[in-house]
Amino acid sequence: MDPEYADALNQAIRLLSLRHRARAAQLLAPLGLHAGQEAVLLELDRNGPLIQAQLSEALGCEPPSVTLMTRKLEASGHIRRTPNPADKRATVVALTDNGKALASQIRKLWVTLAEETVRDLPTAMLKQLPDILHTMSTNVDGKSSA
Amino acid sequence: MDPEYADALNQAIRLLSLRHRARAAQLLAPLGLHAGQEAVLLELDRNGPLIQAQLSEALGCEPPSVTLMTRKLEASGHIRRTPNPADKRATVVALTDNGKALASQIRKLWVTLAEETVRDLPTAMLKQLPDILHTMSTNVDGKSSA
DNA sequence: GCGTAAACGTTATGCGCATAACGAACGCTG
DNA sequence: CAGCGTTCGTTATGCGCATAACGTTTACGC
Repeated sequence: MDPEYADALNQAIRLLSLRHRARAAQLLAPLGLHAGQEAVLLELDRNGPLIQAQLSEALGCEPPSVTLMTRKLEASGHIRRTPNPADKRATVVALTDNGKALASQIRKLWVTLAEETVRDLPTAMLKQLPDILHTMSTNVDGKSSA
Repeated sequence: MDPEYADALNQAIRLLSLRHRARAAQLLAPLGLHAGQEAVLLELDRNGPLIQAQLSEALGCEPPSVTLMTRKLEASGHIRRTPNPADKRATVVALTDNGKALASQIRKLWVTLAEETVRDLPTAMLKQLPDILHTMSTNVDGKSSA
């Protein structure tokens, strides 16, 4: 592969990551959230209560990160962490009413963010885009191939 | 816009960010680098010496981040930070010979990373992909519109 | 049924990012 | 030339991520 192409591609992905995250942070700040926390709330809103190991898998980040993030979201009153009587190792994470309300707020912001992101892209591209991004994600996901 | 589409899109971008960065970190670890540092070395290799403000602009991250990263890369012997006699506020950052060698190592790794990333994507898509990612980046870049 | 391996979660530490507040050097205007 | 806003960089602090090492609980093999 052409090294210049590779450089351009990797750099473009890096920049998109930084900017998309930064813009998300701007939108989430008024809700008192930091970038990354919204993913927890949205996942719980989609799937219902989960134990932290499942959250870790769904979010694509490691268990220690989940521990800290859930602690903070619990302190903010957005989620609830309860021990699982059936498995004393696990802790079940669930949205509070507060958290559910926040999740729908986030959904609105995310429509705004997505519209901003794909502005001026051809409609044909919009249809393929999520699949393409997903393919790239799984391509670089070390867990399956390693 | 469809909320489900927005959700899928934003989530796909977030996951790609995490995984692409994680994979980059795996590849850079043998060189003793952390993800993000490679961007500094590559930028200096492309453009020659820069002052930190220019680096900050090119990397898309804030001046305090640049201060810390350059300090660490200097401690590792990969770059040199010298005061600018013409402007006593500025500090000029340049690659050492060590850093130049490392930059070409990174280039090879980035070809690998890019090839992994776009595996199984149609050739027609490969041609458009960098432009699309760049468009999305500038779309969510707050500096121009805000 | 017991010992060992696996899974769940936590603590500790470190890096890349951010924002806020600050001092020092520059440049421009009165 | 004096004053003031701007630019450059730094320090302090905090969050989201990571890995490494650990204790606890569960599950599995013998």
